[in-house]
Amino acid sequence: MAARASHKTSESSDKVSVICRALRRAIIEQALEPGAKLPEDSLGERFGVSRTIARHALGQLAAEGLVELRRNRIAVVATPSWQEARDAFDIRIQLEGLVVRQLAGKLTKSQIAELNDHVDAEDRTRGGTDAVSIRLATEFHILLAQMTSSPILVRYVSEVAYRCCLTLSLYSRPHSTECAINEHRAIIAALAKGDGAKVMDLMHHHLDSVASRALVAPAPQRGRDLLDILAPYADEATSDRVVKLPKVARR
Amino acid sequence: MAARASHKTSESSDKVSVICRALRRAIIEQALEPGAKLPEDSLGERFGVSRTIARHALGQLAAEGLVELRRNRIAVVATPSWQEARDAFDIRIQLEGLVVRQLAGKLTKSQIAELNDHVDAEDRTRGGTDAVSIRLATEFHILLAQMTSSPILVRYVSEVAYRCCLTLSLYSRPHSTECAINEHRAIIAALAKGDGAKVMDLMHHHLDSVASRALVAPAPQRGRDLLDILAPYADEATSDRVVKLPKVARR
DNA sequence: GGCGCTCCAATTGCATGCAGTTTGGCGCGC
DNA sequence: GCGCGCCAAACTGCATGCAATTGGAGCGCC
Repeated sequence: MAARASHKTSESSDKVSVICRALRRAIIEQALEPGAKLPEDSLGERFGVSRTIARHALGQLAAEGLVELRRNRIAVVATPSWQEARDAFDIRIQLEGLVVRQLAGKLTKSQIAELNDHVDAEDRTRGGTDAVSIRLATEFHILLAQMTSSPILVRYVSEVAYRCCLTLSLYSRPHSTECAINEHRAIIAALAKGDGAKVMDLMHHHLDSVASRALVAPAPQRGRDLLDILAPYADEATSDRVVKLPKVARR
Repeated sequence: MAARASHKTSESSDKVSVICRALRRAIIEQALEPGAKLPEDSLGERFGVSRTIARHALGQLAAEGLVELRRNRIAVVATPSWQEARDAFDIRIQLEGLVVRQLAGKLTKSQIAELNDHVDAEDRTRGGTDAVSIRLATEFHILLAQMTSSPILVRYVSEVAYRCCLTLSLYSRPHSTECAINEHRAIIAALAKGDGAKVMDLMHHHLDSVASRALVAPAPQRGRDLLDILAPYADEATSDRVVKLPKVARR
């Protein structure tokens, strides 16, 4: 039936969005870790486009919070602070709460089937790499959001879900995905039953447990941005025991 | 105190974001109405930059949903369909619900003073133009969001609030801002008192009334995109009473 | 008058070029 | 050995140029 035109807002389908999608996926699958450098040249070369286009793509990703752009500096995959990661998960919990509240009892049979199929796919990758299971788990949440048929909600949930993926490689320890899959199934069941309160509770706890596994330590030892790490010591800068800091070995 | 570096995510402070801010403001004040054309050349000339930069800015605004970008076509200020406008308001109501729930009873005295100052400013513009009062009213909501100190929430609330402004010029009739101001005051009072349920209710009704005044008619006569208008008739395309349509007078 | 056609100005899509900034490594003095 | 400064390579910021596409005016034909 020729879905005319498709999205009219963003993601036109030009080369820019191709690059965006590729990078998003690379990030979500942790092929690109936080802090990874993204020089315009290399991107352009890799995707067969000029720097102009690569640059534009980086701009879009920066707007989504996946990439950090600092003037005259190489773009890098975003490295959220622990605070920012916490924020992302908090907002995510609330947003997805809205999603399931809106969806409870409203799903058609075919939608429920689609969700179950997706979780089956998650199940099948249990032996596979982490990369794929993380991606599928994330896509499950995006799939839910899409069923609200609210484009805005879809966008926000996607964005914040991607950001949360980012933090996984930063602060989390290798985790088992099994419980997540079971929780996904439980959520589908509650949605089908139309138990709004139950499903909100389930989603809340599901994301909460993901968050608590993802954000194990508030003190990221490999955390970057020295300036932030040193902030607590700044007040004592005038003390007599000043540690002589060299230019600061930024890397 | 030199607020070091500022936002590290988007809005670097380069020429691109200057243009973005200018356009956002022009849109919010309805100097640029939905559908207004935004040729890269003109923008570049107007802001003293090259097309490259203007283009980049348009890309950012498109990502925020304020601008529509279609391949090989002049960018235009977004013209949300009634459906999309409804969606924006729905999400906005929910997002701002999250904001006030989080804020109830948690505001400091100085924050409350800041809010009151803002509403005073709104009050003072009662005689002024609509443009300014709409902007101030919107900024009140963004100010609230900022007090959550959740950058993500701030961004989403801002975005969706801007989008709602867009629909004002499309579907709304000239309105009085007085009640809005009173409602703002009531919200502040309830926030100060820490009555979470009450303030969520107030905010909900406040935005609901704004929405119902903004979205008076589901049938935008000046709505563009003829194809959408004609969609309901599409099924009868094979009927014998076919209205002979010319190529479609797109403007 | 309405309809279709052609052609041209306007506009976008994209690559490239140049200037300015940052990075990191090398050598020099201590 | 260690720190410091300098320099070249790498990279970004941005403007400009060229090809491709669009849309609309003009014009002939029915």
